Amino acid sequence: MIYWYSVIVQTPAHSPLAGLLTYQSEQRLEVGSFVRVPLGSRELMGVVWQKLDSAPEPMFSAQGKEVELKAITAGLGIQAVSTAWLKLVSFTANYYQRSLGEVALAALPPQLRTLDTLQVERRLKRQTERTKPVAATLQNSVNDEIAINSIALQAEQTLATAKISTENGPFLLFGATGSGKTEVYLQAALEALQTDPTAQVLMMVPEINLTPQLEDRVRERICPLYGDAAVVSLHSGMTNPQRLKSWLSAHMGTARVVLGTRMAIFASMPHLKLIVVDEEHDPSYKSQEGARYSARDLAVYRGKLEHAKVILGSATPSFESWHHSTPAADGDSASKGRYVRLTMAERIGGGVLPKVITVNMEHQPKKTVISPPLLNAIAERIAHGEQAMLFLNRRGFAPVLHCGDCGWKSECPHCSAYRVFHKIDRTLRCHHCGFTQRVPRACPACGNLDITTIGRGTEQLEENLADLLAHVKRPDGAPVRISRIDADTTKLKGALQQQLAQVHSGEVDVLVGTQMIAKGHDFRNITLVAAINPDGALFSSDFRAPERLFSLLMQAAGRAGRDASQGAASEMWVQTHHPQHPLYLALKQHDYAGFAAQQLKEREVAMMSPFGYSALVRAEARTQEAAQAFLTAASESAADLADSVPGFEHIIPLITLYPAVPMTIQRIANVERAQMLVESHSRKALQQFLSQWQSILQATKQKGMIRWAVDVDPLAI
DNA sequence: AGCACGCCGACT
DNA sequence: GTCGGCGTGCTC
Repeated sequence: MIYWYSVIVQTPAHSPLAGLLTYQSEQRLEVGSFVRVPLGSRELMGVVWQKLDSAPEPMFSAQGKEVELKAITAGLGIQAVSTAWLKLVSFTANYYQRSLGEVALAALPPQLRTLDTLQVERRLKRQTERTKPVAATLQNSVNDEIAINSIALQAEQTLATAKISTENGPFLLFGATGSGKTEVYLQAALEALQTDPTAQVLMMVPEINLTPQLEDRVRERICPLYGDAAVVSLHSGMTNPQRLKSWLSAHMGTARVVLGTRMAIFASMPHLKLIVVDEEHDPSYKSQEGARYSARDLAVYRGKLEHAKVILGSATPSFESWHHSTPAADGDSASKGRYVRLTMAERIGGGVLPKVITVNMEHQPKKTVISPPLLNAIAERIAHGEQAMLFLNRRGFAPVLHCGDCGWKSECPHCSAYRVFHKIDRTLRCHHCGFTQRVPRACPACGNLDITTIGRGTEQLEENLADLLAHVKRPDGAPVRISRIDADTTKLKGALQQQLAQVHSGEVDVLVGTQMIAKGHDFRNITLVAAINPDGALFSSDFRAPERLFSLLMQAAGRAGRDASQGAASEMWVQTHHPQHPLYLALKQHDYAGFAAQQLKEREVAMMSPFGYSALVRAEARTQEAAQAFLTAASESAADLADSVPGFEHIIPLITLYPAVPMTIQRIANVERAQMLVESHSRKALQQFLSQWQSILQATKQKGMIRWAVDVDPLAI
């Protein structure tokens, strides 16, 4: 007896092979099982997608020769993925306009692709042996359960926990920094695990940097009850063998809690009962390469698919989530009220959010870096033995080097951007393509010896600060210690953790850094946070820039006064040329809701997310003309869809195609970039349009084109 | 994307 | 005479 199967294999992004290939087999195979199949001269891993009822129609190659179906080589001895997993993957492929094979194989641990049957078996055996003793400890720990779980909750936490327990969600946990969101996640996780002896929980954080501290907290609570093997991590910072191990353990159900970054949304978890998306507003949840999926949006989809509860948590939710969790009133759009909003406004132990102080830089002398009042405030904190944190969203010493005589600027020869001056190793570095050169002694254009810097970065801020605070002493009489944390100081593995430890132990008095330090880290003794020059985002062309700035400043403010005893005295300073800007006025009141309402109103008028839907087509080519010509050609042929595709005469009028434009950074590493915006009021129409249009884009060959990609629900336009 | 096949230049 | 440069084309 011969059976036919369509198998998901990793096929090239834009090749005519769509990601599903047909094979024959003498064995009956389960849908979702892992197999090895021949493709050309090599052998690939694949996942069985579907059993065909009968012999497939004969296929013909480009030359008209009949394609002979090959046989599946072997099955891998791993249990099959669930149909829900397959559905998640195929939804992702469809929604984000990528091939099924690409999405499915990117979602699996890379090492699985290279192992043969024997190696897989060996690994599985090792893993099951290691998990056996856990069952024994489980019995002993049941008694501890009550003790461990009876941590005193605040009233708001109790309320949130109860709602999560009794309602279906999805939930938006709107909790101020320090209000104890993590504890609510843990309570929900514990309840899920206790209700169902096989239940699994997925918890996601935006960045790898944040996994260690979450892992510590989760392990502390889960492992005494369910054993050490019950908690695993899944992120790109792990080695391939580690990733395979965690993945297998989630896949086999041994891991009860999986922690990870956005890629963890694709973890195979046969008994998934709860998904937590911490800091759900964070842009890191949107993938920026390959299939540009939003792990947060997929979490909501996956929750619905597998009847798992979903908790999105944030102190400053994305405006999309905020809108969806706004209770619906009569006559409102259907998109309201889809999520259950749970509010936790109070900080643990009655701490209050820091006072926000704006410094009007218009009233300061030109070129002031740190205004005198802020400087005094910092000095005062240090004298009291407290810590301060300054953030500036620019690394390096100065963003541009400039010749006053001839006007030369430190442009990158390969990108349309300036190279940044790094004083530490006296280099000019391009932050886009990495091109690095030693700083010239004289202007390379005119030979003038007097070249100067424009603007400042964290390196310079650190230097300025050291000068300005030279006279200040710590309570023990020692000079002030300053530490800088940014991508340059944390390149080495473990460097960030080490630097953070120095802050925690009080070795450091002032911390200078980029946004890196604003996220998630729990500092006890920081009582002053300052944003040195945040105005840039106020007048950005990106419609989401205000949302991001507000969220960043709120998050940064949240770093201060985590210790309740100091909360009342802690401050958030903002240096600005526009102290009356609505964003800062809202920030002063800690008025997220007011700011969100105002911004959502603007977006509604402009039909932007969440009131309208969009996609971007990005093209990369040798020349800007070629990139734009590709997009223009694709755009022109899109109109033909109305005639050639049945039903599209109703779809096309719902779609707005904008002209092709150069991207903000037009050239990176000598590649010219252009993009085109596609908008629609209807998500469904946009989806239908994009999937039909995809084939036109593929057929649109233009010389000089390097690649193109569609970004559905782009974060920045 | 891989990986083969294939057709021209500098070496043991 | 071979090794190897990367152009073109195919993979159920």
